[in-house]
Amino acid sequence: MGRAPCCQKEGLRRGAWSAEEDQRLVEYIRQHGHPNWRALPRHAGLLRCGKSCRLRWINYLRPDIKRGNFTADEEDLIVRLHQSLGNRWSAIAAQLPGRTDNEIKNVWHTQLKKRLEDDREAAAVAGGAGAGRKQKARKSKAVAKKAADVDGAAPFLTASPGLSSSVSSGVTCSTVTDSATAAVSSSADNAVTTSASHQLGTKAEEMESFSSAEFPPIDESFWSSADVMDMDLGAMDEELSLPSSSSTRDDDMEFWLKMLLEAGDMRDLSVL
DNA sequence: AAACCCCTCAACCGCCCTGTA
DNA sequence: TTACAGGGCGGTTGAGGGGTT
Repeated sequence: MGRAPCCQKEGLRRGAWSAEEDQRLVEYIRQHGHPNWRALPRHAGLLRCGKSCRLRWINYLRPDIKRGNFTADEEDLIVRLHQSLGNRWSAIAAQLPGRTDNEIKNVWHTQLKKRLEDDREAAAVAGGAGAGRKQKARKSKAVAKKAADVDGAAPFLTASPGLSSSVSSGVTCSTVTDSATAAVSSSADNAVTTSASHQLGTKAEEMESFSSAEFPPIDESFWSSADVMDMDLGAMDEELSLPSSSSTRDDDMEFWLKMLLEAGDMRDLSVL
């Protein structure tokens, strides 16, 4: 196609977003929505590319984003969906409310993919639990660390005291459930990694209880001045004069997901 | 204590798809 | 029908931070 880049690079900021930029973006979208991403930064007084603004909003600032570690159920779903859909992260994300394609992609590349590879390796080499054990030990520590500072990932969001506390309480990492452990695979190796992930994960119910209504303020002045916290995604879209989230596309997605999962059930899912 | 290694994840890049004039 | 604009998606990168040696 050979399209020109979406934005002039000169004079535009790149890299990490500052709290002030986040706030500007959030406030602008709250007031005007985002009918035109390309024009948005200009109108909002941001020295950013429209794409960059969109990405920041979608992956980070949207009020319905679920932060914190993935539960075992979520990870399991991702693995299954990936088997069916491949690297169609947006399609996978559509089945995980509050999760972004970017986040899922990251989790896949950093954790799940490796786990599956390890499982295959372990299956191929009988009693081959030695290789990669060190790495797993390291990983579980890293994972525990991640669990500990879940609220440290968002400079702007952490600026709000409400968020930190809510996130860490909503995504508590101390819950280890036997039922969840039982849900996992047969290989010992897998059990190791899965129990590690459970230590940071939460039960699905806990995640569900982390509703948008409880979602903490991104910025106190912003959220306190709006009823955004009471909105679900659909309501938010309505408020912003956006198309409903229950679009035809989602319906299609659900249809194909169902088809693929049904097909998947007929296959040998031993890798799980 | 310090150097090195590894992991995580936010952000960018470039291509593709879709809608519109 | 075609060209273009805008949005979306998947791949990739690099900074930062924690763990290991």
